Amino acid sequence: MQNQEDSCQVECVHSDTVGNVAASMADEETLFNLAELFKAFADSTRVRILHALSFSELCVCDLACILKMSSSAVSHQLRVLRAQKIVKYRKEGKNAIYSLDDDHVSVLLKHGLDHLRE
Amino acid sequence: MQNQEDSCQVECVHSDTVGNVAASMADEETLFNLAELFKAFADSTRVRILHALSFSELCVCDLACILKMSSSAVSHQLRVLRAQKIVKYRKEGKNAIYSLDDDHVSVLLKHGLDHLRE
DNA sequence: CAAACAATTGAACATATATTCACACAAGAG
DNA sequence: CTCTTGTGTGAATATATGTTCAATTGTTTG
Repeated sequence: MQNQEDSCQVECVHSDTVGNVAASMADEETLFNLAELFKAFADSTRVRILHALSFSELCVCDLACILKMSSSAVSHQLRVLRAQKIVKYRKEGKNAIYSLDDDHVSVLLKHGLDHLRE
Repeated sequence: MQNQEDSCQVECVHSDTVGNVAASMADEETLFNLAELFKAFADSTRVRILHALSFSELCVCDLACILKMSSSAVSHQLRVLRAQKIVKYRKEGKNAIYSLDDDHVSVLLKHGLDHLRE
């Protein structure tokens, strides 16, 4: 069993493959950010928000109606999605109109749904 | 402010759009499962595992070496990935050799990375 | 200006999750 | 059979996360 310090100091089972893969790996920060991105998709409330926005731009109130949730809860989740630049919004009078930020978002949703259908 | 019971009993801001979107939404269960799928990607350890497996199939020990983690921790995360059918494995002697289950997985990883590069 | 409304935010609570540790189990090797 | 090794699992802990409630901001309307 390994620990943090001296893992793999002895040959692993497939030491050459391990070396190659380790060399090919993207840097830690990129993979960390990738996980953060997926975290934003990893909640059923947020998935429902994104799915709704894939049909039309909507204000917070509309989303709250569709999801049957408080606008406070919706707003909290929109904050997470904004932080990852998954949604964008514009102010229109009293309302904040949200929409998906780019195509990658709907593509990710689509591929996720495709994976489920198997 | 709405609550669970009587949300949207009065017209929302864009009641026609709300109606259309609500009618177009996939069922709750599908979206819940989609969120569960993304949850499996929503951890930097699991992202690193999947990224490593995108280069080559690997046994638990190899993964532990590459990630510099205990094989116990890796095994716990592999369990999560197995539950979502994101990885598959075969036994080979004492080793369990893991690999990505299908193309959707690497496609999702790729699109996620594309989103980051913007 | 005051009231109403949409949206946001902070605090608090409950729940979920990742890691560690200890142990169990199976499969060679001696 | 016994020992070692690779892997899986359960319990425990610490941390992260989602929702609710209360309060605040900013905008429109009377």
